[in-house]
Amino acid sequence: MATQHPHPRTGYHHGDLRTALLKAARLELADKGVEGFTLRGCARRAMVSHAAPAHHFRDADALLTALAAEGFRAFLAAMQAGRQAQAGARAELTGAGLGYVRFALAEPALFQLMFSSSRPDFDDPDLRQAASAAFEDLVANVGRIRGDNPRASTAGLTDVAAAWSIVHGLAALLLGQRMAFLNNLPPDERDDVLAAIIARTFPLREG
Amino acid sequence: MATQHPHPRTGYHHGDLRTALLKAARLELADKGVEGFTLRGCARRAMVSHAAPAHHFRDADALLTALAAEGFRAFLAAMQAGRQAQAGARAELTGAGLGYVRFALAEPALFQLMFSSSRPDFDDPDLRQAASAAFEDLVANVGRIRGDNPRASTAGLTDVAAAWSIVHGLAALLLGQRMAFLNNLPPDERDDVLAAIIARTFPLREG
DNA sequence: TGCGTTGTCTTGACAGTGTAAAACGAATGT
DNA sequence: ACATTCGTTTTACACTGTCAAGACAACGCA
Repeated sequence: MATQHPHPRTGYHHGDLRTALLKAARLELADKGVEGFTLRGCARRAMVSHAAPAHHFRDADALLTALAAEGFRAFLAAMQAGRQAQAGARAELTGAGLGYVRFALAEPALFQLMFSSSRPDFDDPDLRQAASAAFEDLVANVGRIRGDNPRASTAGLTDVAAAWSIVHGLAALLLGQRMAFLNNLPPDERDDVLAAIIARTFPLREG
Repeated sequence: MATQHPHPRTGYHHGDLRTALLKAARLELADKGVEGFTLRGCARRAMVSHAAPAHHFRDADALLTALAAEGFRAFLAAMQAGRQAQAGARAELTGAGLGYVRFALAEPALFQLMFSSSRPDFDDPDLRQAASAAFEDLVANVGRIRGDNPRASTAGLTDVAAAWSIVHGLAALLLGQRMAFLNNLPPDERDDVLAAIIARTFPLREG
């Protein structure tokens, strides 16, 4: 048999194959992309048989769902990091936006899984919660500029939609390499342009 | 060339299998989605053997590439239709933006193929040309507002990036059903909100 | 007309995939 | 010590994309 026996020593695999699979899946996703992602590939990376994952994840989509949930948590952290590097409501919003874009560029496949794949199951409570938490952060950032709860008014919701859209659009288009002049900018200069674009969402309505 | 009649009972199965396959592929894409798209499924829809497509498209990705190119042409038409329903540079831009979003909502799988799949080959001349044409239209719309060629300055390019980003972000997020309050609006009211958001890209700099 | 060539399609095969069922062995409880 | 349970492997099946051989229609040219 060509396939060498997975595991060196005694006992069950790691004791925790589930997290080992998640780790393997993150690698698989990062270098094969969403469309090249393979459950069997994950199993190989974790050095277990191709059917081993079944015990921990109902099917391939369930593994991707768990991965997407992890992704949203990292995504939220990236936005928070971007925000905390700034001071003042407006600067904080653009900081969070930069975090958003940086995350997308750093983990393109994960970002694609989270935002433009139909494979993750958004009815899954964990994923739903993780995605909502990220959204909450965005709403809170907008609320800090508006000085109210954006949910309370159509104008508030419109602000949220505008801010989210522009940042998401930037991220998606940068990922698709379809804005050459932006993709080719040196990172720091690029960030300046991005910040300028993001800032536009709130045309000097108030300080 | 001899068989131009639609249904030659005898002879080759189709007079023009290539276009029949493209048509089949459009259906396959629309109801299976990018991630469920299958070359064999297309062949079945066209009622030919599973290997027949190989003569007309190098592989599955080549078929998707041709489909994406068709998509970009329809996409451009949708933007132009949206623009021509309006008068004045600003209204035209938001009209085109509405066309952009409407296209995405009308053909979600195609839109996903065009903007967030790695399967189409953007080095293909036809696809490249079709995608560029759509981009040109956008630049022209922005140029009409600015009264210059946006390519000539960083400010112009930034305007283009901002306009494109916000509209693309809106489309992508609406597709992902992740802005419930927008998704649940009645279409006409939704369009008003979208127009308001799109209009923000150009904060009252000039009429 | 006949014949060779080309182009179109079918058949069959292969490796790879996801997933279900069954077999097997380690870990655990009593 | 034994039975049970749980984690994993093995086996199997239907499906995919693609390749290699054919069968056969259409065309060019005698």
